[in-house]
Amino acid sequence: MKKSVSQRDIAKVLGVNVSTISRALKGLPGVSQDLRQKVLELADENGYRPNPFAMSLRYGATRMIGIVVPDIAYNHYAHIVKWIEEEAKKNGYMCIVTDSSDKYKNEVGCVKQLINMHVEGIAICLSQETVDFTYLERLQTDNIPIVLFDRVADIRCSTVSFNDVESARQATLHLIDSGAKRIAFLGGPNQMKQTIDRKHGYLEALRERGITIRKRLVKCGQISFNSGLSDTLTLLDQPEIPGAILADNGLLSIAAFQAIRSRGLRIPEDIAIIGFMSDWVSGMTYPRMTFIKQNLKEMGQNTFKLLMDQIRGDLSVKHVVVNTRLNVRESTSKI
Amino acid sequence: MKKSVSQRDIAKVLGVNVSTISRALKGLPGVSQDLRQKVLELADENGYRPNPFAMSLRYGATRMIGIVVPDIAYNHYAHIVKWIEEEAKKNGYMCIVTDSSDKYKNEVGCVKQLINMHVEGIAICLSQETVDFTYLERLQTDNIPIVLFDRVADIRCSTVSFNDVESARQATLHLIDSGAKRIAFLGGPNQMKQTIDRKHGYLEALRERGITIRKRLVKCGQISFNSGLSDTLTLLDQPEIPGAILADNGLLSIAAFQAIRSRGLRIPEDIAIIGFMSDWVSGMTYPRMTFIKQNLKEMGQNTFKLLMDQIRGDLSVKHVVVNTRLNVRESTSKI
DNA sequence: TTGAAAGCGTTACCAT
DNA sequence: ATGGTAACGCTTTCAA
Repeated sequence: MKKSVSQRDIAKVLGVNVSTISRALKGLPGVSQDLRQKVLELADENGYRPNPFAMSLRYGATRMIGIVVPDIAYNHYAHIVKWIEEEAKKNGYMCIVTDSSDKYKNEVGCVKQLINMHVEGIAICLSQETVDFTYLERLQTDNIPIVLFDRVADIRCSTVSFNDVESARQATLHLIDSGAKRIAFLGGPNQMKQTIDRKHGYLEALRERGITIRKRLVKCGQISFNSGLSDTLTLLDQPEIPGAILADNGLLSIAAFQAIRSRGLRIPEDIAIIGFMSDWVSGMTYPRMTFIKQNLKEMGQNTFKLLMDQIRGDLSVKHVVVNTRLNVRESTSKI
Repeated sequence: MKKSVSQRDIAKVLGVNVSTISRALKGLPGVSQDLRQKVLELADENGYRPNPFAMSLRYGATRMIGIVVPDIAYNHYAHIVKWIEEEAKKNGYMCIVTDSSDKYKNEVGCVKQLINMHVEGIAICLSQETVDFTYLERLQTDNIPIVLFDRVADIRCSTVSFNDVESARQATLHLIDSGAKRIAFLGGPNQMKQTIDRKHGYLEALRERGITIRKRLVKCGQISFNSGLSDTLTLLDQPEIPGAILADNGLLSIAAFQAIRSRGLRIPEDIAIIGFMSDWVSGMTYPRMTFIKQNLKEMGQNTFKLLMDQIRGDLSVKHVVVNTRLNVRESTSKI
């Protein structure tokens, strides 16, 4: 790669001092019209670009933030990342996106790598394995701005999350009101706050309507297609199959959908189904899925905002909750 | 953000010179066992991290590459990016991913931004609007390593693409052999090499089997859901509807699928359909889509490899073609 | 209006 | 074994 032209290079050509070039380029006073003109022309012709590394070094600000997601290739995270990036770009920041493959060990590695890059802050969506948050607390101690988003945790840290309890409650109520009696919950790992909250909302709705809670109808495994598939099949193998399923996640929703279909059962006649997922995916199945629509743009924007607050020196811990909306389609309408 | 500890800081504490610290940290000879021990301990305790910006400045190598994609939130690109990143990480490189929103103007902006960041090379998937490649040729002139991937162009530049002509040909032959006579091609913009190539393969197959080519059956619009929807509806509004559709793209495939369904037509009985798409999406529709499976991992890995070749000084132009495979499912099996 | 020099973090070279 | 210094690109302060 060709070494790019520096202020020094321009200075040499013009036979003046670098500091003069700097002033000329920055539009600062103290340069003659003539000289400034020549400097700008030369800079343009030779494709002069300020070296951000020199700037970073000088100012100690890298204008970069880091993002850690469980799977960048997954629709949901890709969208959130896109919105964070858009917001960052508007504010003159670049993003370095890293992918933990939903593994705790990688997650720690990603964060370490980002710290090494001297990013000014990190937005993290936790892996489904993560239960030990000490590495995050250490970052806090070092005053490194951190925001947890989507999959958060109950630690002293700014977060942006969806209103998981309430949206699961609403979804469950909708299932009950559509006539379902035995409603199953298909969730992620039992230690994930997101799953806990959604399960909580589900149970609350059952209690509210006086429906008996059955442990056999609550399946909390891994967030993976295969886990969702086998858990759903287990549900379908019970003597009395559930009349509806609430899936904690897009992946699990699709897995459940396909498991149901593989058994030749009809949706929604035999089993209704609701999932937390994107409109794009929900519109793809047939019948189309009733789903909990999450505002990914708002999540991305708030995540960046909270990060910037901290970068700008406001170290208070903030929690933003993004609202969701139940979109009713054909996977739950019995009539 | 707390200023991170530098070699100078350690040197001050220990009352020795920075250069000694540097040697100790790098494991170079010329430091007493005792001192080295103390330096390493101190560095660890205080969370010393080498400053990559200082290194970049010194060596002129930023260990960063840039990626430009039309839409990072779209499955296909997200996957390729993931593989490029994985490969980059293995080689000690970080990626800066930018999103052109499939607009030419943004694409140029993304590239400029990456150049400003002094990335060592750029991998670009062109926007569907891009017809003017002069900005790329300028980069070439400046010896900035560039690789085009997925959506490439006929310019003097290394590329990684799928075997678009042949895979479209195979897909069309499959449709013909399944009994379809009137086969439509639903594609992207007419000036995109990828679309041109796929259309070419389609036409070749028709000629091979002696099937009349009908212009009305070739629809090349935008790569967007809405464009695919309306183009498909136009096809369905013709006096004699097509017996099969080959869709140039995942988005268009889904759009076509939904358009067909919205008219109450059966797949594959009334119309068969094949698309270029991912297994994940193809398995989601009902009936499941016959699709052209593209090896995204191979594309990502090759893209990084070709970029590294150039970064390492091998400036020869290389073209890698990644093979595809037709996966037959229920959207085309008439029996 | 322009020049000179220091400093940001690191390393390589030369001197001690 | 250790110290001193220049260099990377840029800005800033002070001096001319």
